[in-house]
Amino acid sequence: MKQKKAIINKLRTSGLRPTKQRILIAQNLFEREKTFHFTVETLNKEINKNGSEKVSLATVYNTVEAFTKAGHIKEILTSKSKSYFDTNIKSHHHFYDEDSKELTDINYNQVKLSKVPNPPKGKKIKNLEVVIRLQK
Amino acid sequence: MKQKKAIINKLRTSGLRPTKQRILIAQNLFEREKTFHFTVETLNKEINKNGSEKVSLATVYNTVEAFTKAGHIKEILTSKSKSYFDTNIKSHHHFYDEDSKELTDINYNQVKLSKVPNPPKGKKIKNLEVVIRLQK
DNA sequence: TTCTAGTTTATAATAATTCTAAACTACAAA
DNA sequence: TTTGTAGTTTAGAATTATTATAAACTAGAA
Ligand SMILES: [Mn+2]
Ligand SMILES: [Mn+2]
Ligand SMILES: [Zn+2]
Ligand SMILES: [Zn+2]
Repeated sequence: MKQKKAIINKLRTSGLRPTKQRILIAQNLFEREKTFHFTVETLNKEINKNGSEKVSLATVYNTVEAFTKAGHIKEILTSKSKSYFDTNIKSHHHFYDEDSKELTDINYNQVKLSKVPNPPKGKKIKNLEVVIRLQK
Repeated sequence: MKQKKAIINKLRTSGLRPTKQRILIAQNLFEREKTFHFTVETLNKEINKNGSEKVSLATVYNTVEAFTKAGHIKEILTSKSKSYFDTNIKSHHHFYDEDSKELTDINYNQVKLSKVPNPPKGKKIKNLEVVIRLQK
């Protein structure tokens, strides 16, 4: 509620019309204290829980895609069956707890890759973020 | 064809009956010179290409699951839309080419993780295999 | 040879995601 | 202010990898 102007601006400068659905989702995602790791399913529940405005599941999918393309959130490749997203767009690593299916941030400097192979010619490394799988 | 006995034994000692379907798939997977990275789709094509014996897709799925549980192949978490498997069951890293969707092995000692965070209490690290995404 | 648990198979079901096309809306321009 | 239109939302259908179902088949112990 506090920085609605800023959010509208964020949307506009990404070429996204500030519709009430996008503003609602953006507020939910970007006005948090802590990093939020989510799936479309969890975000959809979150958005539609307090009976007020209903946002369709299709719109949640569309918005998550639009925000990802705009670089406001990023996708974490973790699970084979479901896509995970992250409001922390800085390069960083994760623990993934396979029991609870929860992601936790690891600071980038908490993992040190002291040796990395050269990519095949003609290709470059897109990213080097590590997901460390946890179990009991 | 050469070590059919060995393959039958491998199946038996895993508690898997050596059916003709499993033997065929095991021969295809385990009598290769080089590591094979595959999806169920590619393996199914491979198995069913030379008109001889037909193996149903359901059986390919069942067999891949059985071989994974037995530890004869392992799953690589790479793509969100499709499961990848690997005949190289040693701990090792991969390049994943997002254009061609191909996996390439990286020797375990080609990547050095000199600093790794401690897992949260009560949890342990299941594995530490890195997938390095490539792009043009 | 017989019996049965294990296996194969066609097919249906599931579930995340994407597509479609009609209704709606932000907003630039008149 | 009104209008025109491209962009957006939406319900529902389609897609696609995978898993479940249940009937027919078979390996192999007895
Ligand atoms: Mn999917
Ligand atoms: Mn799936
Ligand atoms: Zn994160
Ligand atoms: Zn490999």
